[in-house]
Amino acid sequence: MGMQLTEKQQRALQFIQSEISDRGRPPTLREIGSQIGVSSTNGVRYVLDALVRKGYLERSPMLSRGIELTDRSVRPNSKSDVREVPILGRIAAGIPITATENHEGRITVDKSFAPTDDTFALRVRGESMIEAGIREGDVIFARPQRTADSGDIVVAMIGEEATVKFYKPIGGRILLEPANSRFKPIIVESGTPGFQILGKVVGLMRKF
Amino acid sequence: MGMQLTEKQQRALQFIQSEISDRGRPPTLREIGSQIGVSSTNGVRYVLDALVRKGYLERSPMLSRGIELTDRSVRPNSKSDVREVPILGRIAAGIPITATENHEGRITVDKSFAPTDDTFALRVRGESMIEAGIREGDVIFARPQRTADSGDIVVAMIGEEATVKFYKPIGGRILLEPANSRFKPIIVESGTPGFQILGKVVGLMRKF
DNA sequence: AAATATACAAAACATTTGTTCACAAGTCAA
DNA sequence: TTGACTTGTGAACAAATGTTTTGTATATTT
Repeated sequence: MGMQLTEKQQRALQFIQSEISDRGRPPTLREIGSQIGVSSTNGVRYVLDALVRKGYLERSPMLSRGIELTDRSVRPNSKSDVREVPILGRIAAGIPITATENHEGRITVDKSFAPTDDTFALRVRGESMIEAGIREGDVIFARPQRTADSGDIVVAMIGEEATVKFYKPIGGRILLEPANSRFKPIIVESGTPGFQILGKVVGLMRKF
Repeated sequence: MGMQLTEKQQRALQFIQSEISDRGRPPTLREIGSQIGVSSTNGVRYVLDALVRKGYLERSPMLSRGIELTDRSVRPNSKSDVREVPILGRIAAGIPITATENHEGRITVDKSFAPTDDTFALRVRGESMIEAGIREGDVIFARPQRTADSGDIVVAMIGEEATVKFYKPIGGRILLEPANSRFKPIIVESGTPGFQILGKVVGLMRKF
């Protein structure tokens, strides 16, 4: 079976890819036709059939814009120096932070922001770290680790709540210090059930 | 204008987001309706109208699946491409900001942080915007533009110096306001030679 | 040459999908 | 209360979109 694409097939595939990527929806047969220079919807159909046969597309019959890209034709991010980081939704105690149902989305960032491939991201809620320049709505990146050095900014789990604070061990206790004079530090006996360091904050992104 | 979303609006928006992200196409009115429990397409229409009014969606009339997410409601995801943004070193008056010799390096970021392909980046020096959560060493992303709306954070050129400030036009003058009570606003007569708005700040990254 | 397959065009048709209209129940302010 | 406004239901309608049919030109095979 010839897996080579003709020029029209190639242009149709490219057009479909860029429409999905740019507009968030696949084109209609007529849109594809006018793009690749085929005036009949039946001609387009023919081109799409070929792309389906060759494994680049899937179609849903009788469905408007019922075109999906298969894995092999989803355009890969060619850049090697980036990493896709999951943005975790709610973090709940006991659930592994990598559970995919729990993701709010993914964001692609430079590897310098995501040093290890288990880096995760989190949207900041609340104002407790505002004097450290971390604001509500910011996305922070964290590298998973169970302990931290004094002065690190960490993501910690206290019961059902995830929180971002400065980490300051004092004797047998751990001080979780906010960067907001209106908030009080949290003091935790180390070994308290339900308390856990999830990771160290290594980066931050914000959109204006 | 009430920007709060009702429960149905929220569920509709979430559904639209996940359909676009998972299937690569927006849902139809009837699909949305059956998801959020509204049996009439006109009821769905009403919900979508609200989401458009509140700035979460755009619609194309008479177009199947003619729903697009606005920037604020696009969830960054793996399908979005990345863009390489130049980090400008010194910005000097008169030299085009795109001059390649002038680059400190390049950073790859999600397109949602670099909306246009002429987005540039800049490393922040000084503490003048610290109360806006912008700190020394942060990298800011800016979209080139010559004017701005009041309240925007802009990159402006004053003589030989580039600066990041709040933009506030007052009468024929322009107030460049720092976010630091220890600093004074800069007042510039519009039309002053050597003064120029270079762009509007759209994003920020920080490494810890 | 005749038969067959490919790659369309054009038009008619079927289905999906968005829009509009008429109506109703609930809310809220005057 | 009255009257607007919101948030729908339900049905009819209109436009968009996919499918099918018929036909044509070209290349390939037999």
